[in-house]
Amino acid sequence: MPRMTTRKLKALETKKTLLETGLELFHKKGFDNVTVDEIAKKCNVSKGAFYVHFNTKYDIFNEKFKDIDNFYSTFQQGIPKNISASEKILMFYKAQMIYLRDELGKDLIRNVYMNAMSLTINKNHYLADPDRNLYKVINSFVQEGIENNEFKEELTTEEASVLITRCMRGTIYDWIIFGEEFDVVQEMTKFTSTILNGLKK
Amino acid sequence: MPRMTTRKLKALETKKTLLETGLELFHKKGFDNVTVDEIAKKCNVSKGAFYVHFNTKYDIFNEKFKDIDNFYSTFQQGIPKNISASEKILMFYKAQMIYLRDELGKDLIRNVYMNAMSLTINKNHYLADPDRNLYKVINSFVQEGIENNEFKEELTTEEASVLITRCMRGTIYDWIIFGEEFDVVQEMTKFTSTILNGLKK
DNA sequence: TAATTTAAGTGACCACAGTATTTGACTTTG
DNA sequence: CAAAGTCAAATACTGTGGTCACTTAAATTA
Repeated sequence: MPRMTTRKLKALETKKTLLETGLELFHKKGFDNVTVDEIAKKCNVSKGAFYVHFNTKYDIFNEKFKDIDNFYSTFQQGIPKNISASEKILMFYKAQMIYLRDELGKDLIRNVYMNAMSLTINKNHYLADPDRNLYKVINSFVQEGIENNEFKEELTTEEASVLITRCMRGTIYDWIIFGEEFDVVQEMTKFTSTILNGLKK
Repeated sequence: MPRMTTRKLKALETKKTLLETGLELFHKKGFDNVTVDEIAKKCNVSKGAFYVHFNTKYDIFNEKFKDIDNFYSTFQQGIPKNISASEKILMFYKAQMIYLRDELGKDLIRNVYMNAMSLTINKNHYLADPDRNLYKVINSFVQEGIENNEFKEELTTEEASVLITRCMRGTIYDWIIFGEEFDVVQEMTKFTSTILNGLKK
């Protein structure tokens, strides 16, 4: 943590205001109907200042999306010990989908998922970062499942974990491209239990 | 088929030229490095004319992408009769991934998949159109598998087909967001066989 | 064949994300 | 404390996808 000078504090304050105002406007009007100018103006700051703190308009949503890691940690503590690895994964995914749907919202997820695809991201997007908490959580469940003889050992822990998280991304992608009748919680459960079945002995 | 007047013929010729020139330039320089103006200019036509024939820049790639339906038809004819439904699906997917990778290319697929997510598509994108040949092909394989007692009947034919095509979209999404070392053919096989395992009795 | 309708094509224009350059207040250094 | 350096912020600008009002030539109708 660098020493906090007056200037740095003020900059941090600006960033925070931009972030909160951006989220609020996106929520109210939808991502595509909000301009960077509008966010800046509402913060009494220039557009240039926005780009001091964020690389793209998407970054507002990306930043918020990372909150999900906190969700993971708090969720993991409340999970029962006496259920199978599969059940843990299903519980975890179900809670996560409810969180995405009700807390973050489809508009945010759409934009995070779109942004992750864009070529102009030089480094890997957070979504594909193997150090994400998500991968650690799933990995530990899978490991447990293999140790308990619940899952077969055809695939490595890492390979199985990738497939399980791919289930999630695939379902979320479908949630975005299919119409309103798509029930992301139910579809996630259906898809993931089938994959887990395929991994079982 | 409407009667072909001189004018309609000329318009069709313009559209064809725009399409071919667009594809050529996208292939040569990458989608993001080609402007609509550039395509139009190379066809000796104004940018406005481009938008008479296409709704968005993406449409060039979308149109080409639809060629994949022809691929499906020709592929289906050469498939052996005496293998299981699962094997047919795996063969089909493998051939399709090779086609995507080597014929259409990742840049095209990225843009089709991105475009499908955008909110401004009023109707469903082609990718999510249930009348696509893809869904018919997979549906027939699944039906066969259920009739042969290869797959369990927990899920309806439609539900199982959706899951199987979701495997494909999920893998392609990962192909796009993960780095260069991602082997789309191998990953597709791994993911799909696990799902098929989960569907088997 | 003359009048009317249709639609392909034009080109100036707009909106808006992102960039390059400059400014000046704050911080660091000697 | 003064000079030098830094960096948040401002401003003007660019590039590009897409739009709109209009033109013009071909097609249709009378």
